[in-house]
Amino acid sequence: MKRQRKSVTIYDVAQAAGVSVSTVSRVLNGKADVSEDTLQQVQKVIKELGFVSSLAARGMRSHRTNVLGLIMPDVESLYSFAVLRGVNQAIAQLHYDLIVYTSGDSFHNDSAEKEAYFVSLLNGNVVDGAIVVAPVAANFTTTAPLVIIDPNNLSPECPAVIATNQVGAMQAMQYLTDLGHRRIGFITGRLDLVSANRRLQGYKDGLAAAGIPLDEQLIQIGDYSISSAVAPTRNLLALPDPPTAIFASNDMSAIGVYRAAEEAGLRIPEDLSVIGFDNLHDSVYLNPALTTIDQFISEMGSIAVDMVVQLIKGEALPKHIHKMPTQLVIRKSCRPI
Amino acid sequence: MKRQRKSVTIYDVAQAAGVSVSTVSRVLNGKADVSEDTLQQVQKVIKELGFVSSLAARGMRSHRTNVLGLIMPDVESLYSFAVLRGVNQAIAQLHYDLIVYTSGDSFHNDSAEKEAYFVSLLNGNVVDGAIVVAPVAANFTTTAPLVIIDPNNLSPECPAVIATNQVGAMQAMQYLTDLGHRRIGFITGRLDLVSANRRLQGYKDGLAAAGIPLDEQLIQIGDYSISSAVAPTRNLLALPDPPTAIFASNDMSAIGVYRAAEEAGLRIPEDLSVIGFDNLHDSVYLNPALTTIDQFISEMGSIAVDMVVQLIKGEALPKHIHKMPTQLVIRKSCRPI
DNA sequence: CTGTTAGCGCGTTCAA
DNA sequence: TTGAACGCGCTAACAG
Repeated sequence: MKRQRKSVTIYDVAQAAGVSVSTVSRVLNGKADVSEDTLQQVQKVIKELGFVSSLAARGMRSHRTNVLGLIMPDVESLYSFAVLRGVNQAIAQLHYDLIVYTSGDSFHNDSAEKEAYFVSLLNGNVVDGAIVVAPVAANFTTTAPLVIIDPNNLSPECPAVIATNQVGAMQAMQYLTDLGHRRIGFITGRLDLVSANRRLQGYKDGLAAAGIPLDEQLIQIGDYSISSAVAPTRNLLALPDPPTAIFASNDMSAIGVYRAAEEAGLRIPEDLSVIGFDNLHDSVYLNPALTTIDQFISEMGSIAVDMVVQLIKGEALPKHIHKMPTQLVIRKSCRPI
Repeated sequence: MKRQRKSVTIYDVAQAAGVSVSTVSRVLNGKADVSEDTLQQVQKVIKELGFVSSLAARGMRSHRTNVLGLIMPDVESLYSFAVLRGVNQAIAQLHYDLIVYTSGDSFHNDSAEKEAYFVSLLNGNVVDGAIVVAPVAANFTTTAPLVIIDPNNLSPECPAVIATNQVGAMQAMQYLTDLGHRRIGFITGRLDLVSANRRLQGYKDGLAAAGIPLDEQLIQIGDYSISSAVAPTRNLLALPDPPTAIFASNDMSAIGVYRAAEEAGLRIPEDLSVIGFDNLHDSVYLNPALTTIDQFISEMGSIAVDMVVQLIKGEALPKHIHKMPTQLVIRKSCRPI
């Protein structure tokens, strides 16, 4: 690892190789019209000088950087992590590089500041396109193509990859009712987000499909976090006629349910069945392993990458909105009644 | 979310406001020598046009971007995730933005390609400085300040934040021997990495400190992954005089130990004590919760940020190498013999 | 096949 | 206090 005073430019290379800058540029960009001799010579000099073209200058000039941006509200959650993994995998296949952008923690910057921030990224010719993970506010003007993952409104004006939250929740409910459960508790997610409301709807629809009347007492408010699920679970368990199963709006909440159940001396699944939603990396490590709905978060990331790349190439998108199917993953946290 | 045909430049703003580009530039950079009237006027136009200065152009001109780079070998592991979290937190406090750079998966690009890739980031005036997470090869020439996290050699020529692997391993061993364990199995990490060797050394030193002779049979080779620890654990448990405790080189390996133990019908900690290393996000969700050595991975990220920022400001570093202390975190996977 | 030249969008002199 | 002109490092015409 050496440091040098000044970065070597294309001009330095041209001079050292005894050619013009444009020739060097051609070599750099793999144009065909360069003689074998000069090619060799220039490449040799480039290696010797350790020259690498400036991303900024190149981007500014050619309006093309081969870099994709990923804008996320945070990098704290395993959800973000899953998206990152999927995006990264897709990026690796294509000839693109990845820049992950987050504006620090969400409570520090106000949203106006954030907005300007993202726009500067997109309009700054540093990325060719970007993937935005909701719930980042995404109502700004941009020149680069954008794809939103899990947008926070039902009919986004922008290409998006969305989870089929309601259907997924119904799958969970069907599994539970097929197992014979009739008293099923539900812990909601952050109700300011669409996903949480859709899952709640799926819960209700699942109940209806099984011919079970809705009992409002069985619906408790959470916010997708572990801790937010503990008290709701206690409430549920304290009911005169407590549920035999609890459907947590996401895997994190399910962990909270596990905790509250352990605290109450209940065994899972013997005394209480638990089902989650997300199928995060972690859920398999839980004891007992969590039965959950896989919403293929990483795949959503990969698909979003494919979509922006198509947009960048100027191709038309086969479908503006990609709906990601969900799948029930049966593990060990539920049992028949 | 609107798209506009062409990005609005400083020139457009100047024209619309009836001033020159340099005046707009002054407003943008908060220079004092602008009259109140023009200031107001220009700011109004900027807002109306939704103008944001181009990152690329600005960076190219001023050689300052207020963006930090984080270069990671992968974004798959929870280790990377922990670093990312720490870096992000530190970034949020300072007036810097973060760009996370990874070159896709590691087996796709050869290392030369990677190297060029990283250098282009650093010399491309897109970041002011960078943090490199080993084991990325970091022997390249760069103009921007660099700090390495967990470098893969003992005396890095570059500022670095390093974990005290050997001491941490000794802490684990002392805890185990204090608990009365004499037969302690060890599962190594990836022995091509320095960290794994240091932890192995700590294991041996811990044995020596407790006056326990080294039994080579008790040392099994792993590679830091979950699956790599399963077979070694089986070997250990199949020994004529099996260990009463297993020290896994990292938390992932410890999960492998859990699996193999469950498979063998052994309860943790009743039949087998297990201790890990890292204190990853996950270890607390394991059942039983994993006793481990916290090496403060996120904090390493934060400190690295502080270091690069100082370097960028041209300040001297109080210490070239920051050694991160480790701490024993006692949970529920070990018990006295 | 190769060199010359004109900007890309911005910050920064230097005059006015 | 403001504006004109130059150059950052590079690519893309256009000549030769």
